Parts: sequence; structure tokens; C-alpha cells
Amino acid sequence: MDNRSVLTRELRHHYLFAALDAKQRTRLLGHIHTRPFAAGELLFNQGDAARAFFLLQSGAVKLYRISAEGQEKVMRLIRPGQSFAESVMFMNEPRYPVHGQGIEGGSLVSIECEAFLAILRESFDTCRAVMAQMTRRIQAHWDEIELLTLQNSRYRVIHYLLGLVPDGQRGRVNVILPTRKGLIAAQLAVAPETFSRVLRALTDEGLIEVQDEVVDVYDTEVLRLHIR
Amino acid sequence: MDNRSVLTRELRHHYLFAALDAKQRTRLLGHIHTRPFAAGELLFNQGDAARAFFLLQSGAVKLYRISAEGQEKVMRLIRPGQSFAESVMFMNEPRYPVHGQGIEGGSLVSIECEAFLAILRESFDTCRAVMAQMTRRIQAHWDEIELLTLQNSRYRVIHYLLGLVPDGQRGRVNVILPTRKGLIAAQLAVAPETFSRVLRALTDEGLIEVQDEVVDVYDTEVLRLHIR
DNA sequence: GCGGCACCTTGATATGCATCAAGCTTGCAA
DNA sequence: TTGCAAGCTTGATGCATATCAAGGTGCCGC
Repeated sequence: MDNRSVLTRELRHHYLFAALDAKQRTRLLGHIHTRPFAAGELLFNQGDAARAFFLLQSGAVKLYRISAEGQEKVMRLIRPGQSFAESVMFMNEPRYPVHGQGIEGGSLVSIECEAFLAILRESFDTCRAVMAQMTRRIQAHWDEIELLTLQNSRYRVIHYLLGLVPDGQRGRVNVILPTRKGLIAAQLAVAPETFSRVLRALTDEGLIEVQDEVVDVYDTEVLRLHIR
Repeated sequence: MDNRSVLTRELRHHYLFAALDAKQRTRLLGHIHTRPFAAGELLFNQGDAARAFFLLQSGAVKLYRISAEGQEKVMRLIRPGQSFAESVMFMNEPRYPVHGQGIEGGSLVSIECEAFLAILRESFDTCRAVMAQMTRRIQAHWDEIELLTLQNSRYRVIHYLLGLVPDGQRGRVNVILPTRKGLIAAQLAVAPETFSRVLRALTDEGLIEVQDEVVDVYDTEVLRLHIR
């Protein structure tokens, strides 16, 4: 398969696989499957038994939960190059803790847990990479919980916009919203209407300009100060 | 030191140390320090450089963050036998991601990160235990985020009370609130007044009875259904 | 025993955000 | 071209929860 060499190249650049030697990588290839998926396609349900975790090659995926009343909270948006559900590897009875659904069609790599655990056993560097990654995720969760409990919707939106600004850039920056506004609202745990209203308020205050999915931030530092 | 044998016994029962052999445990003892702390004593500040993580022997500790307006969110309450801040081990520039403060005086074991990392390098079982633990923490965070965004204060309080019921018990159960009500409220991200009012409402509805820190749950299953 | 403090409770009021409802735009299909 | 559905915006209303304020209780030090 020609597919293999492409896959190999991609894996090399991912933290989970970077520390593997050629032999390990080859061995792993036998336990990896690539498959396409469509926008709207359900990849797995919360509670489904899990035998694999994933690496997104292209497209976009949302991880989310649903409340009893049918309200949806987007827990995480996955973009190409990101892996997700690694944590099922370490569960006694592995089940996906969220729903996963494609929002833009693309291609997904699934890695069998057992196979990867075998690799982990022989590579402390990879173990360490996994632990470091989990630490980052835990950090992100602390931050999100703080954001949800200690900050209002205006703060959350501003924080989100500033989070989209590429590292190191400041001053006037154009940012592109990565998906439709309704999903971003769900991620920030606000109603779509509220998200819309906050953007409007920021526009009226002369801080930003919104043109569909393009947000023109007039000045990152000024915006940062306009959290009330 | 006699202290040592006590410590050794305690470590054996903790997931982080259970898989270690005698030699490793002995080696680690040289990099472990026990120290007392008082109620109200600040153990570390968010952002402090970190060289160690902790295991609580006795007393109680709260991990929390403070908003710009001085509002406090309790991220986690630590009870004897629990470890915390393990994740600083895997950071590039280790800093505590939260404040830590004693709420009841007690005794704290600090374990030097470097020393424990050396152990991890030679024990995959311990690696795996750490990863499993981090997975559980991540799970708990998903759950908490869901709770905060998808559920109202009444649900959160009921969920919290039911979480205090010992495993397997059902029907009429007495639960003991682990700390003062104000802190529990902060953990649930509600105002102390709201927490008080929810308990009152549940009492008025004939579901529970509250006597200081003792909550008499008349029927766990009935309470579970009374989430509105 | 008394004063003061910490914590909790209760009531009144304020407010941020969700919800409901309607209109607008865009894209796509018939 | 028309029609319809999806997504976004905007306005009106309602509700849950925070905030403010006051009083109650128990504890500790003096």
C-alpha cells in the first residue's frame, strides 16, 4: 500500500509516535486502520465499548455530551493532526466518555489500544509523552472549569477569540472561526443568541469587526483589557 | 527513624507506590519529606515553581483558584490517602496550576518529582498506574464540566449528596458533609446562600433532613428521581 | 459570663443569560 | 424561478441564581 508511507510520515510528527523506532512503527501499522467519514456521521456514542483511539487526518470532529433535556455541550473540537480518546487505553472497562461525530467529512485513523499499550511497555519516552499530553489536557480542563465558573459569557468569548490568535501575534489580527458559530457557542456553554449578542456588543464598542467567519480584531491588547 | 516504617506501610497501599519493589521504595524514601501544616496554612500558590508533588497523610487540603474579583472556586478537596499535583512531574517548566491551602491541620508527604520520574523509568506498572489515575482525573473533569454546564444547582447538590453515599448503600443513609458548607458550595460553583436554599427545599419536600454536617437521606433512590 | 467572630440561614432585590418568537440571509433542490 | 431549510441575528420576556442585607447560633478568648 502506498497509503502506508503517507501514514508513516504523518505518525512521525505526532507526539504519540515520534519516539518509536522503525520496527515498532512497522509493527503498529498492522493494528491501524484508516477510514473516511462524512459530515454528520456518528463515529461513536458515549458509553460504547472502546477498542481503539483515534488520530484525525482531515476533516473535523466534535466530542460532546447531551443533557437529559437534549441540550448539547461540545467538549472538544478535533482538528487534523490531533489525537483523541487516548485515555480509553487505560480504562478497565474501556468505554468512550463522550459522543463523537464528524462535522466536516474527512479521514480518521484508528489505533488499537492493545497494540499501542504493547508499544508503551517498551518505550518509556513514549510513556512520558503520553503522560505529558495527559497533563496538558488536565491543565486545559482546570482552565475550562475556571472559565465556566469564575467568568461570564463576555469574558469567555473574548478569551476564545484571543485563543484563536496565532502565537506571538499581537495588534491587529484577523482570526477565522474554525466552525459554525452555533458550535462555538456550545463549546463556550452559552446560547447561540448570547454568542451573537456578545460579538455585536464588541463590534459596537469598536473592538472587532465580524464578517461571517472572519473576525477582525482591531487590537489584541486592547481587547484583552475590555473584559468587564 | 520510626517514621520510616509507618511511611513505608502507607505508601504500599497507594496506587503510585504499590508496584514498587523494596529497593525502589527504600531509594525513594531519601527523597520524601513529611511535614505538618496548620489549618489555613498556604502550602503553595498557583504559579509557584514546583519540585515536588504530595500525598496527604492527615488533615484536609483545598485546591482552588481565585477570579479577578476575588471569587474562589474550590477545584478539589483532598482527603487523607489522596495524592495531588502529580501532574507537575510531566511539565517542562513545572508550576502548580492552583493554590493549595490547609483547611484542617495535618501532615503532608512531599515526593520529589525527579526521584519519582527515575522510578517511573524502570517500572512500567507504575507508569501504567499513573496513566490510569490521570485518566480517572480526566474523566472526573469531563463529568464536572458536564455538571456545570448542563445541570442546575439543584441537580448539582443532589448529585453531590448521592456521591457521598458509600458504594453499594441505598435506601435510608446518613451522609456526613466532609467540610463546612461554604466550601462545598464553592466546589459546586454555587453561592453559599443557594446551597443553603437547596438543602432547605429538599428538606421541605421531605427528601432529607439536615442536622449541621449530618444529612439524613430518607431514600437514595427517591432522591435520585427528584432531580427536576 | 460576655463580646466578637465565623458560619449559616432567610428574605428582598438585581441581573445575566436562556428562552421564545420573529425576521433575515444564504444555499440548495425542485 | 420559487420554495424551503439551516443558520444567524435581534427583540421581548422570564427565570435561576447572584448579590445585598439582616438576624441567628455556636465557639473561643478574655
